[in-house]
Amino acid sequence: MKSVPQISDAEWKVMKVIWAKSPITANQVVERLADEESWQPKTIKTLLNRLVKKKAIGYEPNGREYHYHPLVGECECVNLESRSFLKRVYGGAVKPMLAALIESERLSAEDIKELKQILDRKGRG
Amino acid sequence: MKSVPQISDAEWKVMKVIWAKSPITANQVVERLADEESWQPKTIKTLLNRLVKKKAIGYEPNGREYHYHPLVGECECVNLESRSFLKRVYGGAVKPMLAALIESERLSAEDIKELKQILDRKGRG
DNA sequence: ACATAACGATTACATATGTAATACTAATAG
DNA sequence: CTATTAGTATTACATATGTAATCGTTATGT
Repeated sequence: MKSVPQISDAEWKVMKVIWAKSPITANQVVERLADEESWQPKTIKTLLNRLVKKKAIGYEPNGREYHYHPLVGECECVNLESRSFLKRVYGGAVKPMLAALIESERLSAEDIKELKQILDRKGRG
Repeated sequence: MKSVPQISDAEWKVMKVIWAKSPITANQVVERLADEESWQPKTIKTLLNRLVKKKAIGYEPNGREYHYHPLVGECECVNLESRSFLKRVYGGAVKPMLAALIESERLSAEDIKELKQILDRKGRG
């Protein structure tokens, strides 16, 4: 019954970096995000602090620097978000959600093939 | 380029009621939500006001009561939320999202069949 | 006509979030 | 040894959100 903390939009971007590589220092996170976001380094420090408070990440002091690492798994967070989205937007109805997403999004022939395979496996399983 | 306003979690619940039936009075909204939410009527009035401010809904005065109606379509809002979710959680990658959702959610044989049909149509289209 | 009930409008207040700046502290350059 | 730098910690502040309560006004019962 481990409860995954609420992770905000901005915090997700930081979490992704940490999930991708850890342990990682604050400055390395800043570097990784430099391209995508126009955040001041201080902003990222704030987000790191908040994530620590929420126990989404932890750290090991290493001299005056900290080495951060995730305390919650990406999958758990993704699942939580998915459920929250599903509930909010589709009232929890899975199939209509999937149907709508498939209808409205662009998919290559490849994608379609793969998804059908997944559905097949699911059907047999 | 009509921009759909940000609709919060609590507001979504109100919007759903209004999308389902409109025009609708505040008290009718309260009634409809009585089962699902344990909100004070005042809370719902607040949410209605905020939605009016955001121009998500409008109203016609009718005596001292207002008759509310949506100003934004459910589809637009659903799409917006989907994109936001997709971007936040999957970095915008549609297929992985669908794959993960299909894997992780419960689906009946019926559901699977229907989804495959949708994928087929999509493939041909 | 008056008291009261029933509306919407305004105000309230705590927590979350986006986005930093400033303060404090330890290492490091001279 | 001291001034500066480079980290982290603390503080800041506006807007969003959850969750109402109070104010002002109007319809309505008596």
